[in-house]
Amino acid sequence: MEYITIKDIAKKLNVSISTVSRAFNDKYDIKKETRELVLKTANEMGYRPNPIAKKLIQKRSYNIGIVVPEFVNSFFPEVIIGAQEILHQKGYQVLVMQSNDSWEIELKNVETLVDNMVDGLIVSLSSEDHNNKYYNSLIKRGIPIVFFNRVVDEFEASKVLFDDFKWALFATEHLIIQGYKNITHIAGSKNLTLTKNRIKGFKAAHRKYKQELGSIIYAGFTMEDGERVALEMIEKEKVPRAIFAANDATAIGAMKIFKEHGFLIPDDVAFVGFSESRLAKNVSPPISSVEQPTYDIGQSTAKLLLDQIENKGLHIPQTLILNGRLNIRESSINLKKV
Amino acid sequence: MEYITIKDIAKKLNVSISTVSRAFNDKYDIKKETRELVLKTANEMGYRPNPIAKKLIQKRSYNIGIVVPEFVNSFFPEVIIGAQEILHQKGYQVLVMQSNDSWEIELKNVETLVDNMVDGLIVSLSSEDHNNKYYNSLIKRGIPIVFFNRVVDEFEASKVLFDDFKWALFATEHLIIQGYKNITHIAGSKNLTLTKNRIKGFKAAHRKYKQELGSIIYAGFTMEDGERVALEMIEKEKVPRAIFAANDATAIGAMKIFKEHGFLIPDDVAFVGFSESRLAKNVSPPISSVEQPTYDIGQSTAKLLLDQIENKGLHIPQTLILNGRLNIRESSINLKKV
DNA sequence: TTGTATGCGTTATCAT
DNA sequence: ATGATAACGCATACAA
Repeated sequence: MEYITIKDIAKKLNVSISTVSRAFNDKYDIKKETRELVLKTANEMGYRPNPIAKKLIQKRSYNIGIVVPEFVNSFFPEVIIGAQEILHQKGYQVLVMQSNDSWEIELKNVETLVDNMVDGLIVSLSSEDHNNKYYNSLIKRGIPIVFFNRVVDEFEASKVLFDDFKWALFATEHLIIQGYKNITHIAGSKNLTLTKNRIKGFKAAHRKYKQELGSIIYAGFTMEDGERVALEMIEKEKVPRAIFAANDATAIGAMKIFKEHGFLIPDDVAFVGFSESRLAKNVSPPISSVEQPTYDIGQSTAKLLLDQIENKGLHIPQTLILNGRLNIRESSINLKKV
Repeated sequence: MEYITIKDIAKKLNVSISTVSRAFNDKYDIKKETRELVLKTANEMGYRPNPIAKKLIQKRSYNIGIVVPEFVNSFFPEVIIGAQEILHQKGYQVLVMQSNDSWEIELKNVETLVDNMVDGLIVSLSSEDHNNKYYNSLIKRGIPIVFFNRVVDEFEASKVLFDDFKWALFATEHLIIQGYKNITHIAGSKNLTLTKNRIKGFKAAHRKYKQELGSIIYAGFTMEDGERVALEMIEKEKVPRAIFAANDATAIGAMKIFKEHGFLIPDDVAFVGFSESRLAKNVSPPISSVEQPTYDIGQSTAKLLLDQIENKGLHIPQTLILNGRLNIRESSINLKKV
C-alpha cells in the first residue's frame, strides 16, 4: 500500500510542502490560484490526507469513542444511533466498542480509544466494581467524557440518566393498584446504581401503600437469567402473584417458563418489565414495560460531550435526568379485580 | 493532556531513546538488566506507548474495523461478537461503525477506518448501488477485507455467506407442504444479492411443486415495513393464505397488523420468517424462522481476515457458505390439513 | 550491547 | 505569499 503524500504533490507542482499543507488548511496566507491548483492536482492524484500524522501533531482526531456493555438488546444500539446523529452533524466519526459486560475488555476498549486520541468518550459501564480510579484519572487528565445509563455517582463528569427510582416506583405502584399482593422484583446486576435505584423504588412503592415487601432476586439482564429465576421459583414453590423485572428480556424469559409450566399470565402471575424492548408489544401476552427515551439519551449525551469538547476549561459537569413512561399492557392488568 | 514518552524515560535513566524503544520491542540486542530496568521505570512513570506514532511508522494498528448497515436487529451484533472473540484472542481490537443503511455514511466509515490504518476490514454492505468501484480499488490497494451477509458477487475478496437460495426454497417448500396455496413473499431491499437469492428460492419451490407463483412485494427489513405491507394487503383485499417474509421483524410487523384486524395466525394467514431473531420464539404465535449461524458467521469472517492479514501475498479469496436450519413453529403449521 | 541519526506525514514556526 | 525546517513519538539502519 503506497500512500500519496503532500510531498508528492509538492514535487509535482514544484512548490514546497508547506504551500500544499496550507492549501488544505484554509488559511488566508496563500494565493487563491495556487490553492485551487493544489487542490485540483491533489484530487487528480488521489491524495488522501493522513489522519494519523495529523493526530500525532494535533493530538485530536475528530473521532468520538462510544463504549457499551453489550448491543444485543436494542437499548444501546438505539442510544448510539441517537448520539451518532448529533455527532455526524458536527463532523465527528463515531467508533463503537462493546465490552461483553466484562470490565477487562471495557478497560482495553477505553484505552484503545484514548490512545487513538479520540476527542471524547461516551461510556456506559460494564460494572462498577473496578472502574472508579481509572475513570477518575481519565477525568483528571482532562479527557472529555460523558457517562450514561450505567454510572458511578462519584464521577465528576456529565451524566445522562434515567430516573430509575421513580419509574420503578411507578411500575410497582401499578402492580399494587391492580390489587396484587406478594410482588417479587427480579433485579439486575447487583453492583449497578440503576439496580439499586430500581430496588429503592420497588421498596418505596410498598411503603407508600403499606404493603408487605415481597422478595428481591438478583438475576442479570438476559432472557436466560429470567428463565433460570422462574424455574427456581417453581421448583421451590415460591411463585409470586406478580413480578416486576429489571428488564424486558428477563421478564419474557421468566414468562416463557411460567407459561410452559401451565401458569396463566396475568391470571396466575402478572408481569411488568423495563426498557420497552421491541419484544414488549409482540410477546404473548403483550408485556407492560417502562419505556426509556433511548434516542434522546443518545442525543443528550452527544450534546453534553460536544459542549465539553468545545468549551474545555469552562465546562461544568451536569447530570441530566430524562423522563420515561409506563406502557401498560395485558401482562399486568388484573381483570378479576373488584 | 501531557503524555509521557520514551524520551522522558531515556532522560531519567540516562540512556538513549533507542535503548528504551528496544526494551519494549523484545529484540535481542539489549541486556536483560537494562531491559528490565527500563520496563520497570516506564511502568512507574505511567508510560503508555503512543499507538499513533507507532502506526505512522509501522503502518499497522492491530485494529480491525467492522462496518455494518445497522445493529438494532440482533443479527449483526451477534456476528460482531463472534468475530470479536477470535480477534481478541489474537490481540486485535475491534472498532465497529454502523451506516444506518446509508451508502454515504458507509463510505465515510470505511474511509475513516482505512485512514486510521486498521489492519483489516469486515464489511456488510448497506446497499449495492454505488459501492463497486470503491471497494474494488480498496481490494486492489491490498487492504485485507472480508465481506459477509450482504455482498456483491464481483468482488475479488473473501466472503462469508448464507445459502439464501436454499433456505428460502426450504422455507417456501415447508409452506407448500403444509398445504397452503397463494403464498406471498415479502422481500427485503431490492438491490441486495440476498434478496435476489431468496426470491429465486421462493420461485424454485413453486416450480418444484408445480404450484402457481404468488406475489412478491419489496418491503425492507423493519417491523414498520411489515406493518405497512400488511395494511396494504388488507386494504386492497389481497390477503394471501401464507407469507414468507425476508425477516422476522417484517413478519412480526405484518402479523401484528393481521391480528389487529381479526385474522387468525396461522388459520387465516400463515407465516415463516427469516434470521431467527430473539423475537421468533416469543411472539404469539411463535413464528417459524430460518436460523442463520450468526456466531459462526462472525468467527469465520474473522478467521478468513486473519489468514489474509498474516499471509498477505499468498492468500486466495474464498467464499464460505454456511448452513442454517428451519425452526418450525406454530405460525406456519396447518392443523386443518387433510 | 548501546548510541546516533533518519524518517513516517503532517502542522507550525520561523524566515524570506 | 511562499519556503525551509523543526517538531509530534516512535522504530530502525548504521555506527561505535
